[in-house]
Amino acid sequence: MIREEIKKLIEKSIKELQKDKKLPKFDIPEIKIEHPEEKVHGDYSTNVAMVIAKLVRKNPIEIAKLINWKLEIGNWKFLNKIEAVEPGFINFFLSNSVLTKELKIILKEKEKYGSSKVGKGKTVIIDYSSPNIAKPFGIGHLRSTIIGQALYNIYKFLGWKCIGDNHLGDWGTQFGKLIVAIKKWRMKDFSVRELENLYVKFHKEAEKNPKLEEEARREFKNLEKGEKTARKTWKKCVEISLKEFDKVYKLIGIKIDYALGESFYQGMFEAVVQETIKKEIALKSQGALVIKYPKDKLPPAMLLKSDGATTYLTRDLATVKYRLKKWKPDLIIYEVGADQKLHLKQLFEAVELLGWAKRTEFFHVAHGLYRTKTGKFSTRKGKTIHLEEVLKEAIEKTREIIEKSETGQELSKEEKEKIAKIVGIGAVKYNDLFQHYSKDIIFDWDKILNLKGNSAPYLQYTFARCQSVLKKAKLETEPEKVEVLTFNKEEKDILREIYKFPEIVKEAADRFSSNLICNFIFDLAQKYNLFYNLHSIIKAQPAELKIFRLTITACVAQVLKNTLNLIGISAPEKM
RNA sequence: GCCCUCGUAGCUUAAUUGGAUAAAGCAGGGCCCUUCUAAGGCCAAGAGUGUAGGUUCGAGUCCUGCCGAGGGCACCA
Repeated sequence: MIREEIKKLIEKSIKELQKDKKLPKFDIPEIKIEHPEEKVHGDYSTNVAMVIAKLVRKNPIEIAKLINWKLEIGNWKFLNKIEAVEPGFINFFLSNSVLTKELKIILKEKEKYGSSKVGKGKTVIIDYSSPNIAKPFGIGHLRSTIIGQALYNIYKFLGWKCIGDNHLGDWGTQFGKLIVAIKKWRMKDFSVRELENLYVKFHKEAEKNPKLEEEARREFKNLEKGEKTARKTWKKCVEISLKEFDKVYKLIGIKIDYALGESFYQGMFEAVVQETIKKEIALKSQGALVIKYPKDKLPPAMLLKSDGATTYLTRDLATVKYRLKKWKPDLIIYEVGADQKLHLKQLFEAVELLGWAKRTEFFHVAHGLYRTKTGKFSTRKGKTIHLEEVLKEAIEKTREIIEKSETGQELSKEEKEKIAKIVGIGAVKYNDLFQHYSKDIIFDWDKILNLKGNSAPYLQYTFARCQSVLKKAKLETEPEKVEVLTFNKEEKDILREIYKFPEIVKEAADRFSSNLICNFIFDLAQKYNLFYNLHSIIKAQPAELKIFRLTITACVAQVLKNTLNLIGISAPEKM
């Protein structure tokens, strides 16, 4: 990778300068290389000179010039120019030949372009989606599902062994509540919708009659003890819900390796509890068993309720134990809402206290929550928006646009239907991915159904446009034939962007940020569309120029496709 | 009350985790299909980053106070 080579060059130059006594002895600081925002500052730039200047108390620009001088007498075929500028940056300009070479690499590696083997031998478990049984699949769970899946794809692309686990909320007092409700209101047969209504009704009643909560806890306790009717009702709820979830997953094209769920760990709760007592991490408090953190670093966390029933901490601890043993992961990513920050902190800290995690890193991708303009969605109060409803609306709106669009006229009925589906769903997904995960999203029908500008349809459209051009050109792009070494501004802008893709993928993984990939690809698509509007491709003369422009088109299409793949959005040939 | 996030154009967000002139999209205004997909492109207008200080060669990014929004704080998950 070019970035690494530049880094090595700089390091070498500094060492040589130290040897020549032009620079005093010091430990070479971490060399940060970035892409300058302004094109006039080159393709890469570093601030080492300024960092060193601080270290040795000298003028930054002088140090920069010194390093620059050393660099310039070095050997660097891939660069066109190196410069040292105020206040002390060193800028690197890539040569045209290295930019063209990247196109050849893209055409050669195709769907593998951007992938790498840096994760080889490493395992990551990604805990995502994790809807609660007996509740409908709300818009809130979409974030975890979509972002989690994108992270899964990204890590896999980088050579990691990935294990996706859908940690279903299929155990807990909520079932006690349902069992009470089902008994009380004599339900025999029910759907997920009705279960949701029951849940809401229960909470409404419980406000007037607090005894219901107690009853629910008793029922959950019964369930944990294995009482027959409780067990039967629970099972039924789980089955109905799973069926419903499968429908949703299928619709949005999500496949999760495992769906073990909280109930899977039932047999392990006792052992976990015993271990915490033995290691003197947990103690009795007001009849319950809680973990007290040293120096009150964190608030105490409950392991067992006063009636002896488990809590979600018990279940999460058991889950960690199981995962560590079964998969020996290097990293576990929890793609879970920000409202669980404290809980997961408590969990990670408990794991630390138990001494389980010797070599495993834990990370909580605490995504912001969907909110209404007035507040939070609440299942308890029945204030939710169902995902299916959102998807249906999105597909419907897409249909309307297809009917009105120019390109839509040439499509068959089946094609239109297919496109409406992938574009509509893509738009909803992209809405979750393009902004940083930590931000709350205010639910707004207009925004989530946005089909232009920075959106999935824009990218999909650009891809379809490339495909259309390539098809009409009736010419295979052959990497060897690309010999053009002078570019116009728009061509160069594309070339100066496209090679960043492999770097972006790595960064997205490091920072758990799918939005970086979205930023990158939107930028690239914009640059391509500008180029497309200004320059003729198929009619370009001479022949080499035509081939060159077609190659750019093929490369942009390839990178668009690879990116959309990573974020789980389909790339249509036509739209 | 305590703890944790977040405050950037009218709206929704970027900003390579301390770098160079804060970047886009949407909405609104003007323009571009006798050329390959106009779900596209161009131009103009629009903020100095909630607020007051501080650290730094350099702050949207770090520190402190204040204001505002959201989340969490033992028997929901």
